[in-house]
Amino acid sequence: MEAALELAATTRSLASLGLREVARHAGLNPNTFYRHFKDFDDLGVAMLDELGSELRAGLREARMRPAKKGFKLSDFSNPAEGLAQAQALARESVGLVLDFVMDHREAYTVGIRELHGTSAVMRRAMQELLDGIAVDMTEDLLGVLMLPAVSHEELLAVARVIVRQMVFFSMDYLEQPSRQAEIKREAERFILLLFWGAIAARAPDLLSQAKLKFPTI
Amino acid sequence: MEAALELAATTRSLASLGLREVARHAGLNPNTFYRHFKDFDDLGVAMLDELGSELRAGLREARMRPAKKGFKLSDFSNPAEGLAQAQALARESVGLVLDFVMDHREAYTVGIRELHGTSAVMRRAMQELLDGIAVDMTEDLLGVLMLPAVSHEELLAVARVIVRQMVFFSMDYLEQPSRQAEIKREAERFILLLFWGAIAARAPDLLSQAKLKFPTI
DNA sequence: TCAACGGGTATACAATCGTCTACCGGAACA
DNA sequence: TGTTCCGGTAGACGATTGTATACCCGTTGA
Repeated sequence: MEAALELAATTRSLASLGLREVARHAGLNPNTFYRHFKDFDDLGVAMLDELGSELRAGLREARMRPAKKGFKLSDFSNPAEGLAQAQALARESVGLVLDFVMDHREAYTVGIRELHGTSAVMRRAMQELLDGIAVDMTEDLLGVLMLPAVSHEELLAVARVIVRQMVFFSMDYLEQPSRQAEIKREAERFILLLFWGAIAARAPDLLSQAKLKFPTI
Repeated sequence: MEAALELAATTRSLASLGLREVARHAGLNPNTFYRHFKDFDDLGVAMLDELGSELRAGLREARMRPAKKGFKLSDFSNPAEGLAQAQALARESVGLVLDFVMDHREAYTVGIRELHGTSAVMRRAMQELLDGIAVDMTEDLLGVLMLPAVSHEELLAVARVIVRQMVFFSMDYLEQPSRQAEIKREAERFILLLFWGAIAARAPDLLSQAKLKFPTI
């Protein structure tokens, strides 16, 4: 699995890897592959299970951290303060994801390739991973951030959209190191824009009443 | 090029196609490939040029159509009506894109695969295509839809985000035929949410003043 | 003690691959 | 009229591929 990841990160495209190629790079006999995996799909799913759950756990744990520091947004008695903290939360989450992809560059690159790649099995697995992350995010947000009149389903839809958009932002982030700060800002802005829209859609009075200014990130 | 597209749509992954394979499927001698293309990248770029400009032109032309029918949103004397028409515009645009990907299923599938694919050349070309579409969209929208206090750059950023998100919506649309109506609605909702957010960020009074209700799509 | 098994190896096979060299016929053009 | 391209073909090359068969040996467990 290590050999496959390394090769896929350079040669690119897990599915197009040769069985002999990975075996060679792992210092093993080609046939040994069959002792562990049936397919290349099999290998891919195994790798995704490992790295995917690491990512998911990492994100959860990191999202939980600020909550322990008394980061509680539930009371919306002061909307201005609440949304300011929402901004901080968005910033932290974005930083989190982008740090992760920087730390797991190859794994991320290879994984995303499979998202629209050849193998239907891998596509499905990747989609489920992203969806799982969106579900996690929704649950965590519901515990911490009580947005007015934004239902569970709405929040989930927003989370899904955010996760998918972060795929692109992460790509940019990796491919354009010189623009990293700018990209990070764009991502934060995008997320806030969505929440602003969600609030404005349900409680338009809130924003103008409280004279909330959209932060100029 | 036709043979390559057909093969890539079934066997998947343009880069992993064999030169001989394509030639065979085209009923040509393997070496004939070299008469026209240097690389597989070369082939890919040529195909993208052809199909990409078709898509881009199709989208532009279709976006221009309603403008000719007197679809003019420039005057914002009546914001309610203006935003209602914005909704119609979003719906039309979404339908347009989704119809296109249905009509060019293979080309779309293959193209998106290259977006995060092996070849750096193809990745770059695809990113430029998407970006070009976002630029087109921005220009067209600026002519037709005069959103208050939303600058050119802001609109471009929003357009870019929309285009990228439509990549995913289109994937869903193709892969889950039974949910097509629902997916279309989600896409429209997403776009409106963004615009709502953009307006709320700059002119929060507008939404509450005019008692605009976010449409329940 | 002995059999089974899990993980690893060696060898061999037919396919397929990309590419090189060489040849060919028609069109363009001087 | 002759020459030069342009698109296409033929055949051969060595390399590499996935996989099948068969052998190997340490661990486990009855």
